[in-house]
Amino acid sequence: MSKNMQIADVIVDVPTMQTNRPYTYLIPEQFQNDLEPGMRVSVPFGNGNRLIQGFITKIDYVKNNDINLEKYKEIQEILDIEPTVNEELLQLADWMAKYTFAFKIKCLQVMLPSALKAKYDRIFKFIGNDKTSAIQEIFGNDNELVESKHDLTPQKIQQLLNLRKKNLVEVSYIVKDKLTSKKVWAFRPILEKDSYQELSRKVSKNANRQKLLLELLQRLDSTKEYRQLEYANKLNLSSVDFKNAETKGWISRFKVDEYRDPFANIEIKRDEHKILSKEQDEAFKSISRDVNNHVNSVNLLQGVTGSGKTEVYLQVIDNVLKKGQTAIMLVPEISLTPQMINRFKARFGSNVATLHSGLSNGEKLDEWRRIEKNEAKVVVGARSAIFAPLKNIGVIIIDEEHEDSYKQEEMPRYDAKDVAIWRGKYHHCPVVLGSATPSLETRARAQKGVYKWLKLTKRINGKSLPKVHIIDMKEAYKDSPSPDFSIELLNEIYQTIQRKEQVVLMLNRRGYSSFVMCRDCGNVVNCPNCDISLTLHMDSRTLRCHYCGFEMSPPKVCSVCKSTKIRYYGTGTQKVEAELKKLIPNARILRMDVDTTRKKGAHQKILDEFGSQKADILLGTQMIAKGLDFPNITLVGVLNADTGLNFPDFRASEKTFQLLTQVSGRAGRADKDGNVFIQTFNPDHYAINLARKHSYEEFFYHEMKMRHMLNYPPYYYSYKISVSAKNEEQVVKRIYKIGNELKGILSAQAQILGPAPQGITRINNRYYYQIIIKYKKEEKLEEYLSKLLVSSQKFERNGELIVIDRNPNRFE
DNA sequence: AGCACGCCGACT
DNA sequence: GTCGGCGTGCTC
Repeated sequence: MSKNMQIADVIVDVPTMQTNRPYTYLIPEQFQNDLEPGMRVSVPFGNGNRLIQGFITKIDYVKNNDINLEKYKEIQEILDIEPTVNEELLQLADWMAKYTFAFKIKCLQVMLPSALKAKYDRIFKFIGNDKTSAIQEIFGNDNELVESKHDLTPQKIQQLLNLRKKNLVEVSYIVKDKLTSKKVWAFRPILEKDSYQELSRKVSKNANRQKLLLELLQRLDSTKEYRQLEYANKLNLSSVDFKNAETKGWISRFKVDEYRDPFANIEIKRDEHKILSKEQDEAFKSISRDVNNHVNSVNLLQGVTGSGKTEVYLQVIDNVLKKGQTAIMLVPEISLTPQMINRFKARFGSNVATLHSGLSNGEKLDEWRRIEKNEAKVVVGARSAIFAPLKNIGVIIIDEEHEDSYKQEEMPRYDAKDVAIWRGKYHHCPVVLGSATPSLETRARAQKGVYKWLKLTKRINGKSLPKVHIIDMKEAYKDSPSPDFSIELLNEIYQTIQRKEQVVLMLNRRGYSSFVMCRDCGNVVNCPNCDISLTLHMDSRTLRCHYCGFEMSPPKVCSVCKSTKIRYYGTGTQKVEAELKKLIPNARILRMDVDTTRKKGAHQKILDEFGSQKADILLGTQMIAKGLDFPNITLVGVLNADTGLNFPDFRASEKTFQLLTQVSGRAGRADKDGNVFIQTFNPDHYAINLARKHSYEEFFYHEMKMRHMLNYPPYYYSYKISVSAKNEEQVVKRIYKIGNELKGILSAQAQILGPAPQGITRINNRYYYQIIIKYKKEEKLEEYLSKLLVSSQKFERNGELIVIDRNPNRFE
């Protein structure tokens, strides 16, 4: 007798061993027809049959005698009632694994809230007859030890594993499902409003609590559910009062999932549509047309700071919601402030779900489930929110699209923009990339007509952009009381504070690795082969090129002006703060950098303090360039515009231009005019000069020329392959082997930079080496890299890590 | 991770 | 001629 039965392809999560191929398992009788692709299961794996988590990707029907089914094991347990990953996300994981050279399991895991990631536990069971003293010491009076409960040291685990070999201990594995969400009491009014009124009159005079509750019930909506705790707190009632009300038949009570969303039931004043300017309206209509017609377009919305991009987003999303569709809005993590989230909640109410690092794992899971259950239709979040399990998406918006935080810097190394475009195709909906200073890649595609190009050229307050002054520090430092401040900037700070207005000072520390510069002429030592500045390595006291490996000792005399005033460069915020206190003793200064913002919420706290005028000066690193929009800021100072420029990377000018433009936009947001002072040793550099003129377009053309000359993106695609290990010799051997193999398969049009040591060659006692590939079209490259990914597994055992990074943010 | 397989040196 | 070291490969 043969009968139909099911088998399933499963992508398994084997610690330290990954493959991109699924494993086939039998679906046991009791689960037949219960399983679907996208569900999580636990399956036995390997010789020890340890249980691990896996995702079902495919289900097949077979006759139980048609093929040799003996080689398959059975699925052990189902971890979901419904698929955790839907069909779309399964396909997306497939594509992502191939595109970013990642293991599929990592792609699936990155899409889900971390609370859904399996935790494994081991149980050690004593199965011998008598405990020796050594065994007694480990087990005590128990016969069973659970790894996560009895804090077992690695030594103890080693002993236990040895005992297993002697058949004295048995080990079993379990997959812990962390899918436990808190339940809380909720209630619903079940009587008519009149009845409550009547009851309220009838209850005895001193039954104050009952009266309070009945008055509340008159106001509530009997079609809605309410959290008991919330109203108990508000009216100073206890749970007993609600329980009594239930027994009297006034309300019904039940338990609901506790959504830990801190904003869930806060009533936020609704925010209304603002009237769009002509430019805004054109952008809105163009995007909405594509929403309505299900056109999968990619749009660059290029708008100067303060031009009202956000209002366009909000109205586009509103239109999407009215059509019964959903929307994703990505913003950089740093701008996901409560104010920003409130703006969305004010417009769309409880339709909004937010996903960001400020939430606990439980809160993230709750938000994720609200999205999955269609309870939230607008998702606002940082990078990983691009995987929000929304159905029927009408628009995907990525604000500040030039930010590099949209690219994940660990496996899977996906770019949220690529994922957005993939999902846009899947849902036949437009994707909007917004920025005042688009990345060259995006802007170039708009130029070529690959993306639609929408422009907002005017500020909505009608004010012109702030006036930017460049200060040549080569001259200014000579007659200044401080090496970090020019007299001009000091005067300006002083006067601004006198007017009771606020100052933002930015210390640009991008690329903290030091460089060497001539104090007299500003010349920085460049690599003879690569036209890029050399980096000072203090460990070896040499200057190195991170592109080609060139190396030299620091010069004693400047090659341009023959001066001997050669300085090693680097400044800190603490030093500047101390100096500022000396120069302007009565100024109230807030410092914002990695040190002062390490604690959770500290970033917001500093901004709040500054916003409520508790300080005159906000001094910080790049992070102050974003997420602050305070009307009283009228002066912005950049202390050292150069450090970013001397960063040995092909994007150095682009990043500097973007940063200067962005920080300049902080000045004069409301009715007051703003001023910007930029101190620099390179007053003639185009990135600085064009930022002064607020001329993104000129910058774009100039930078594109440079990129073209040097065969950099966007003219070429790129890969970075890096190898690291504790043993430098091992790393060098591997990277050269890869380099040689690449030379064998690449065409003459492709270019290889390196192998060369990475910017900071040794980090945490690991040595890093890399190869950059620049190419236009290489037939064999993807196949080679896929193989490299698979083989990288076995090198990992020797502590050798290989990373393949498609379109890396940086080459250094 | 854990186990099998297999090639080479040291040993009964 | 055999035992066992660990480098290598595989896990449905």
